[in-house]
Amino acid sequence: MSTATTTAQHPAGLAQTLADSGLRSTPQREVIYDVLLKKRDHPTADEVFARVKVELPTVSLATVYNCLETLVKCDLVRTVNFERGPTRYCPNLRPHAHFHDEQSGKTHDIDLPPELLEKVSSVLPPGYDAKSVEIIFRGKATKSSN
Amino acid sequence: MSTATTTAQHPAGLAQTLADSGLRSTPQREVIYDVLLKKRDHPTADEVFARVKVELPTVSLATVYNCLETLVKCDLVRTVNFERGPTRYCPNLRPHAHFHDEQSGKTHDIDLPPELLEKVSSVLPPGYDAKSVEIIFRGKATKSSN
DNA sequence: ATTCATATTTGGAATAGTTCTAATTATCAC
DNA sequence: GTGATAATTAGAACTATTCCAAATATGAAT
Repeated sequence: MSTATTTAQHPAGLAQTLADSGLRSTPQREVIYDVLLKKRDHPTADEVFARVKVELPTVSLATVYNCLETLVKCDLVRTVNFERGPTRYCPNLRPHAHFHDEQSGKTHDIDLPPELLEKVSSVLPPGYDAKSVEIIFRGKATKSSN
Repeated sequence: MSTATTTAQHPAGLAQTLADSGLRSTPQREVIYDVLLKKRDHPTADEVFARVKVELPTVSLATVYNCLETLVKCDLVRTVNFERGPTRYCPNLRPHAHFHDEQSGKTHDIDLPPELLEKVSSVLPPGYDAKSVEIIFRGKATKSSN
């Protein structure tokens, strides 16, 4: 059994996914990934740092940055950047858009039907080959989920 | 006649648009806006600074930031942030997506049919009221326009 | 035109977020 | 267990941006 992984996202466990990329499993990587899965509020590196310190009090901010970068390179986590300010991190790998509530500052995941991304990509003129599409909404969310 | 405004974007001229917001027309604001219109390659504040210095050698970087912010507040310019790194500025006010060519690092504007944005917004669950939608493509552009 | 009140610009200091570096420590393969 | 290598650490360095207080420019009223 692997260490507590709140919600299974990666098919083979973090340790295996890391190994597949020639990387090692470490407590820091496990806890950092776990923290992202546990509270999916698109935290900044600093926020992750604070949450990880609860379990690993001696962790360093540099390590948090290193591990987040590692998780991104393993395609377990995605970066979110839609405004000036710190990068945020998102472990949701399903196709989804982000809704940025300007009132609360919170970001909500919006699941996307697969055909929408194709529809959107179809507006690209010839010569443009998109590997990924990102969609960001901004506005008011009257529903206050998490 | 207003000072050289490479490509008319704002209906009434920059000076008028500024006045409408209770702001003054200044050489710095004129030149900075002109620089954005002249070369629409989504420059950073630093890049704008370099271009403006050619015409106004004593301009300061702080002023470039100030003026860019002013233009954004007047809805003449939009900020572009889709990766870690400096904010970029875009004077294209028509509905458009951004295509980020990972090879060259360049960003291309992709005009969008108005109905697409409605289509995209229609995936929002009830309770989400989007004021704006932003679409970002990433990939290869075999066509190398500008 | 001159003066005045206020908006704007300026340069530099300060801040925030991130990356880099070199030394220490941990991990995995043997 | 041992050794080669990967990962972590603390702090310095760096980049992008904002803040600040002083100097300057602007437009309105005279």
